[in-house]
Amino acid sequence: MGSHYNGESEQQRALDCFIKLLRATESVNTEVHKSVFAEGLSESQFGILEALLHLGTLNQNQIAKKLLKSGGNITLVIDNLVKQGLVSKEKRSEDRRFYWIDLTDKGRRLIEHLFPRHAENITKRMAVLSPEEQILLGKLCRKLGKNNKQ
Amino acid sequence: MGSHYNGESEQQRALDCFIKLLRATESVNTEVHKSVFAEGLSESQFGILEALLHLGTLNQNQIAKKLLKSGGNITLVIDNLVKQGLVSKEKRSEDRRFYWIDLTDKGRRLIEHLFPRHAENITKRMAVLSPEEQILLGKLCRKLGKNNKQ
DNA sequence: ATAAGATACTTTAATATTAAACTATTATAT
DNA sequence: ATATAATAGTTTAATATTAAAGTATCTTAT
Repeated sequence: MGSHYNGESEQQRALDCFIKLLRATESVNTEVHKSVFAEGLSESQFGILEALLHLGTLNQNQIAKKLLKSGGNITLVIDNLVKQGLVSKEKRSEDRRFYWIDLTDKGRRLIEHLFPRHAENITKRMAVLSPEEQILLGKLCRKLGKNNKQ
Repeated sequence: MGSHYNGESEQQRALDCFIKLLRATESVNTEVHKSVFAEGLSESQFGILEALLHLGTLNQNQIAKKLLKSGGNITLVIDNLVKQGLVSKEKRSEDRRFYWIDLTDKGRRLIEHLFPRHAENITKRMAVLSPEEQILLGKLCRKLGKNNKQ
């Protein structure tokens, strides 16, 4: 059992864990968003409406950072939400570089209707794991998610 | 501490675990594919080359199922790989509904060069977790990934 | 005061992704 | 035999996504 064997075994374990992580996340995420898709919203559109509901008025830069997406992407998704009458986009006099994005009444009604159902979907799906397992999974993900390159 | 409180607490735990899972997966996946992007390949293109390397000649339907993507998507990504001269696409006489996809010499050289580096990247990144933690994470993901709707 | 740099957003070009409607080919039921 | 169904792949229209190059606005250094 030399170092070569151990190296291969370590790699096998890492690849196996990695692929399971990808597949599980993909599966849960797709299933959880079904009720969102059924309402004609994309995952990105829903993400922006949700951020506006919980954080209030935001500019596009804040939204891009919150959702970890590029600025160009946010421009497009916001414009599609504006076309659907779900959010408003306006420049204010303070600093004319910013656009301020907010929910319209229609957008607020929609996300207030959708979010509780979404949270329930997540809760039901995660209930495959016990409370302790969920806490453990969260801790492992937090450790893994930390970007510790030196 | 009535059932309402417990319901909220259960939901909080589930949402917290869910968001950590999404973020960690996104972070690891993006970082791990950096050397792939640096070679001018997309994640999907790399996925197809990898499948062909490990499984041999496949038709588009098999590739779609393996990568959990739609048929239309596979048509496009394969055509882009054909344009780059990395895979071949041919109909055979047996059943003329199928296109058979295989690595070209150029494609094989590329993926044989890239895959070991990719596996190393995954191994390095997953090494944030101990071997035991990786095994545990894999088990939790496997349990979670199972689509048990009744 | 003004030039240089930073910040916010847009546009473009390329790839990805899906659903739905489509064509072509093969299998099956009568 | 032939109509019907199933299977493999394509096309289209819509949305997403990024990087890179561009515009507009504000801040800072001199």
